Amino acid sequence: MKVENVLRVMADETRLRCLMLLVHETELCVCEMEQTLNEPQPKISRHLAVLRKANMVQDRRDGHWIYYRLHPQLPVWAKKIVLGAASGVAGQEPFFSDQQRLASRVQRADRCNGDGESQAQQSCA
Amino acid sequence: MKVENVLRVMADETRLRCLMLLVHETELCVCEMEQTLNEPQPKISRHLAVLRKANMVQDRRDGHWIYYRLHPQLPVWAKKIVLGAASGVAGQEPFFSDQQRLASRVQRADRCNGDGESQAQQSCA
DNA sequence: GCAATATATATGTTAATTGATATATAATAA
DNA sequence: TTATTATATATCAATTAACATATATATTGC
Repeated sequence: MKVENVLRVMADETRLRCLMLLVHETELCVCEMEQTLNEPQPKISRHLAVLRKANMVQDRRDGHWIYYRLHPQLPVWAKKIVLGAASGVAGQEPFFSDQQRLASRVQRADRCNGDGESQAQQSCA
Repeated sequence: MKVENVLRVMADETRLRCLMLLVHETELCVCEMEQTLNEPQPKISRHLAVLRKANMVQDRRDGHWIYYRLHPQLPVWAKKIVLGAASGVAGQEPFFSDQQRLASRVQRADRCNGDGESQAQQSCA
């Protein structure tokens, strides 16, 4: 894992918004990020792929849903960079509104039904 | 000062090498960086201009020479990112060799007409 | 004024990145 | 099987960013 690479993948607004969501939230499925950031699905998905290939995030599938989280083996120095970025974006747009939208979202079970326990099926939005 | 911008300007190897030199050294003139990184002068200069315009570094002129340092008003969050990067590159190439070349450099008075053939009366402060 | 040095910028080319759109894949349900 | 949903990937145009090279500017000393 190279420092320039971590910086490069973080240097895109969409990817940074995704990462910043994951700093405060253990785990999010793609449709949650899609709705929180209000961006087209392929855009979110492609940027998540970049983060995944850079080992910044880890994904796991559960039924229809794929959940992303910050990579649990993120090196300490990379965590420092991520947290530095998090303190930099605190209170700044669009990150502030993202946090608010995420905080005020309806329950997962009502939106994506992705509560991590793989139960009944409901539509996402 | 925007986080993505800081990340973007740091995400280039040449700029990161310059910045990493400045983390350990209070102040360096362009020819010192040029020789330490062993890169063409316009390349160094152009990348320093990017860092300068992003307010990551500050420059001051002293005679022929222009000295760069980390910007003294760098926000705390930006310092966190820079220090995170510094801990990430520790012991990694080419940053490790850069540090070694910088540490073992000759005295400043001999440094800025590198081939030894020149008879410049005063060099690099 | 002119020459030399240190540094900056401009130009042309090429490579990488992005977004939008379209399509593909995987899981589940009927 | 087919339909539906969640997510991923492929393609292409537009933009951006890098490099090398050439040239310009600023400072100092003659």
